[in-house]
Amino acid sequence: MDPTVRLELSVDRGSPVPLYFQLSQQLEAAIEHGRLTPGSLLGNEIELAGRLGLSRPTVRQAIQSLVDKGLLVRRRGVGTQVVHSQVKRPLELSSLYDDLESAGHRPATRVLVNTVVPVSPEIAAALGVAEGSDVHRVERLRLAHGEPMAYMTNYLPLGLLDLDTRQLEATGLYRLMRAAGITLHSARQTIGARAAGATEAERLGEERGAPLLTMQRVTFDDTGRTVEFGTHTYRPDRYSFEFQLLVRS
Amino acid sequence: MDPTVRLELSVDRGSPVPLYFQLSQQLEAAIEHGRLTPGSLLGNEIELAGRLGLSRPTVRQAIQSLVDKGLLVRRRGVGTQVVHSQVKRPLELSSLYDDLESAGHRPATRVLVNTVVPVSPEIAAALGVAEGSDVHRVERLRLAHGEPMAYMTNYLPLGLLDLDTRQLEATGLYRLMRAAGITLHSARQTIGARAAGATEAERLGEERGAPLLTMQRVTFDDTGRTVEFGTHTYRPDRYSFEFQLLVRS
DNA sequence: GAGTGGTCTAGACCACTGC
DNA sequence: CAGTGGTCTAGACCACTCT
Repeated sequence: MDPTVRLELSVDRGSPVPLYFQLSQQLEAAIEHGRLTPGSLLGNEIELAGRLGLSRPTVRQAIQSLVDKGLLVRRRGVGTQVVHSQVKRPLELSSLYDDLESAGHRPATRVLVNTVVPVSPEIAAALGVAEGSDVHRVERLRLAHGEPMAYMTNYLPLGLLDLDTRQLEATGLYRLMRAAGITLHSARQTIGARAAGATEAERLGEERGAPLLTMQRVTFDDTGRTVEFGTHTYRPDRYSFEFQLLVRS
Repeated sequence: MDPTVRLELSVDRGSPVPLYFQLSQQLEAAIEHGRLTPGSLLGNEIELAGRLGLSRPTVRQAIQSLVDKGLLVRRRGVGTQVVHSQVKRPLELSSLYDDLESAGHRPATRVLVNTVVPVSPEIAAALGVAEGSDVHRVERLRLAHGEPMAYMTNYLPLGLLDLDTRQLEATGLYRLMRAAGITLHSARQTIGARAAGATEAERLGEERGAPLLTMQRVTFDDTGRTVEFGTHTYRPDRYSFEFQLLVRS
């Protein structure tokens, strides 16, 4: 009647991969593949440390990272358990392109505008650049299965990034930024809805007045620079936002 | 030319509050009140530990919690800096009621349905209960400034919670669940849009065909139980989802 | 080379849970 | 009461960044 699971775990001290990370990856894989079933107890930290030849703080660090991901729950006096919840995917700062690709949708992008323009006061405020200065302006139509799905307008400060139209059509904006050495840190998003105007209806192959899903986003890198402002519209019959939230404890 | 900030920090060893938590709260308050300005360096961990009479791991634990919140950035060989970004509010598992209240909107709730019904197959699957079993069904209209803003239908397993109509009108569902000793853990959300049907248009004081913002949510507690399934519609001219995402590193 | 954070150890005591 | 996680210490060595 002991629900504690005995897993085969091992660490490689010759590897440059941190020991706690090796352990957390093995535990995550065991959960993923069902070798650690929901509700099962992990075995206490001291015994686990002894079995692996690690110190307790190292084992705790591994476990803590999975608690932060929402995969495990710790209870004082009880133990550490695998969470039951059906879906494990956490909320990430992801791009539409990545979302579509991982869903197997073969996204395509049509770059309609790729230019440098003087900013409007609103965009200047959002990007944190001086009014009247120049910024990149990119407008893209995203298609899935050949059908228009999203119309995206983005503004970026000059000098951060080469915005090559061919690259923009081959991948997503976030991927280009990461490839340019920008470390993304956080983004502020607003998701809403409105009726389509005549122009935006036509862009997405919709009727005027049709409901559109909208998203505005400002993205920051880890130095605090604003690296991107975007305002996107989606056809709600073809796209919705889906994510998992964790409670901050 | 030293950008390192010298803060007045202290810890109380007699307090039951953990030392790392005392420190992280003081640092967070210092950032909040501008005593630690964006971009400023925090001073190295060893010196900080010595100054406070703490060990380095304890200081690291305090700093790490703020890094996880997105307030600080660590760079090896450089130091720990306060992030620049304008908005600091992180994404939380929040309730509409709390959102409105903190925005000063004086939310009101009208409970239209509060009953127990046999579940449909779809709801049974979402809630993880047996088909044909009974569940709570609650329908609420949320108003702000006396105007309808959201129409919310929620299903809850029996036995978790007393669903008193008066309490439901006085506060939010999440708050009632927490008060009942349920520890919320995570939620899976889908946000989309669609045109209003005749019935839902009338509920929200809209025209048929008007764009609606929609949200479906399944909420889990820390034992893995599904504690709630909800499907909500919002008037997009009166509500939108706003949140900050952090990159998972 | 000097200084920073990243990782790791081998202990310790406490608070809470369940029997 | 025994067993669990929560917190804390005082060191150590390494990898990386900047000058």
